[in-house]
Amino acid sequence: MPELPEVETVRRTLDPALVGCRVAGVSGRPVKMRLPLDPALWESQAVGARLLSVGRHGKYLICRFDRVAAVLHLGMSGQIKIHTPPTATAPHTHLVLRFEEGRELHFVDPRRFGFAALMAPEQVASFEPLARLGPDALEPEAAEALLRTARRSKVPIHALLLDQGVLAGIGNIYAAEALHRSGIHPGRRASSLSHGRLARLGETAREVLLEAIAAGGTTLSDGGFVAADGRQGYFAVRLAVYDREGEACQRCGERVRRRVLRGRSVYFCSGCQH
DNA sequence: ACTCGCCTGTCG
DNA sequence: CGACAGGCGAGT
Repeated sequence: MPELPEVETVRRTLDPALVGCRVAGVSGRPVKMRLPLDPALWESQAVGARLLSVGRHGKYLICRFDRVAAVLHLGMSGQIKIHTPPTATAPHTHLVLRFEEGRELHFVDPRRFGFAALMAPEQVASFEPLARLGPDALEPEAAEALLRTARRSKVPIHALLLDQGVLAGIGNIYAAEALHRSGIHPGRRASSLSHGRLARLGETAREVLLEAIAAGGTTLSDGGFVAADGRQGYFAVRLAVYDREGEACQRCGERVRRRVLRGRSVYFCSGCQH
């Protein structure tokens, strides 16, 4: 569910609430996720550790404590919430970190496609899920990476944007939006696009991501995404094509279409995307 | 380069 | 009841 703007929104609510705080206790039960979650490991390694920073690369959060580090991914349905007790624990809460300062971090993930992995700080760089990522989509070198890969790739451009090894952070919503804004059809082979159009796509993707961050992310009508402070994002009202099948395109009036490709819904306007 | 599986929940 | 969901990776 969460893409770069949603993860960044979580990061920005986590940072002021918890940086500088020290872990006082851990609870949770072992559970199978994308990577197995082992609260006992957290208990032995994280209790007493002070949180130094919360970083992000693509859709991954990187929490650096003194002595230990954690990499978190929210998968499709993950949420991180800050609570001040007393609070009821929501269903599917797999890990709770209690801080000395009185706040709690709750990691909730019904579908369990996410993970919360603990490791030594020096292991973060070589941690497999992170090591395989391309540059973060907001970094200056991301546009360059897109150009370089697209030039020699026959994949549909939509698939290339979703490939986290090319650039990290774009998911199904923002791929659709960036392609619509730059007037590119999602099915176009990457290598068939001119340098100019690819450069434009890079700029547009960056724009969309920044606007979405400014809006606090996208909370669809199911209310699935909320930040760590419980607030919803309001970028959904600004989506041009995603989740708008059948509506009139704001730019050309044509009906927005949905097509299923590789098991994912792809939204686009055939009137103004070529 | 695609399909499927991993899970639970919601909607039509 | 089936279809579908902001992700990802193991299989062909």
